[in-house]
Amino acid sequence: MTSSTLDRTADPSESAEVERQLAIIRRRAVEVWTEDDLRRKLLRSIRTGNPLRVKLGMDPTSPDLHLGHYVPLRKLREFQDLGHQAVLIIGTYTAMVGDPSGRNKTRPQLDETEIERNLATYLEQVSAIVDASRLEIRRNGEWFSKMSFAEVIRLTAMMTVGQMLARNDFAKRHAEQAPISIHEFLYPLMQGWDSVVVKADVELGGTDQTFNLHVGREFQTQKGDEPQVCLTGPLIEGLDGSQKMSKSYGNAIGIREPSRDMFGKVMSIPDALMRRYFELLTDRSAEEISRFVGADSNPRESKELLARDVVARFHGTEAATREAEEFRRVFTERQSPTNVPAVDLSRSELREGAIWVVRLLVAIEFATSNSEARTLVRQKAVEIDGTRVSDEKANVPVRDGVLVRVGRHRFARLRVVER
RNA sequence: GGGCAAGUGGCCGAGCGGUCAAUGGCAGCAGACUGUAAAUCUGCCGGGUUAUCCCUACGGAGGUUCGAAUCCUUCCUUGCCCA
Repeated sequence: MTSSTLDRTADPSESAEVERQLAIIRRRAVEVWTEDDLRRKLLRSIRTGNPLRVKLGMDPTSPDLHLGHYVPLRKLREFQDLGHQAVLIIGTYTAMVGDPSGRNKTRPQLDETEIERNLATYLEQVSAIVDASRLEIRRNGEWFSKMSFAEVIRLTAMMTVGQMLARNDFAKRHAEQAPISIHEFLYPLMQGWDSVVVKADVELGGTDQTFNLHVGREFQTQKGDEPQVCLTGPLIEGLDGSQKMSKSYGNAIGIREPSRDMFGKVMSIPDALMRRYFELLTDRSAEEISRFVGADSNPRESKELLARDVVARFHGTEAATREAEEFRRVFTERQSPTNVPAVDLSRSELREGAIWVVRLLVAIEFATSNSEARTLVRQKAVEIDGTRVSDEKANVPVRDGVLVRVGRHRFARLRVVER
């Protein structure tokens, strides 16, 4: 069936529904392969009442989700809201390989216990974004653990080295004479096979997943199944404003981070990133966004609004308001923060109610070594109860409730404990 | 299996017998300026309780030497070429 025959036979209300869904699906998407396929699938779904199977794969490579995960999960949620079946693939086996997409080196291979540990917190966090009660969750270990070596061989025969090396990341590494392990070639094959197994109609992913997504499409075709639609979405940049958000790049905002940290991190993003964050993380309309980031907007105020939106999404509006006020108080008006996290300090560390500053900083993990702590003191980064300590040999008197500040934004309220 | 080249601090990358805890760049941290933005300037950036002192470190293990990141042997790893 081609799209033209479809158009002829579609009744107006059906076409309208297809277009309505399509408009929502295309929002915040980068590319759709192919839109005709998607139309056709949508129409059939509307006619038959069978929801589309929409796949999103995630590898439990770290215990926490961040805003970079939020973007595709949100899209998955949108499909759910349109009545489609969301299928979340937990890459228990692919995580052992490590997705080479966009990387310039082999990723560390995780072992199974580590993966299981990450998985526990993963699902809980996922349910904060998608409707977990209507979510099909599949671990790809379910099928890969049962695959025989003969089957693996058949799988690897489905693609050529040339196709594999056509990828930018591999081509680059190859050109730079950097090592590429054979197992890394397995990753796209596995992801593609997942699509075959779960009979995906649509697969979601970031733009860096383009290749992997197409492998699924290709495999389904080879198997004589209807090929999936590949839907890519934008990758969100991390705090540094250049690299994609990733825990391993240390530029991520976790969705379970305390509201205060989340607010602060959003406030620290480069201005140039504001538009993108508004678009990908909030529900603001295009008009609003243009106004917020326009030439005559106040970037500080817009960013505060953005930070409130983001915090509100994960912690509620009350928390958002609270953190906005707190932020103003602490950083604009330079007052002491409230509700600073308490950090335990053992009484045995004290000598006559005092402790060497350097030792204190290491004890509360504001410095990883004495040298680092000394440097901080020397550089006038340390304040105790609002008083700067600049003598690295100083013994500072400490009692319960003392406020320690290091640098602009690290605070701790000491709690002296027996131990 | 054979030949060649290479392995340096979080990353890139100098050094090629002493003056090397190791030039430079990036990242990071801190200070100034600000809006916890950008840009810029300054300082720090292996560790050690107080140190022109010690320890650890230039893929691993041995060796030569008064002295090695620098030379030799060997092993490991990576890339390239040949088979």
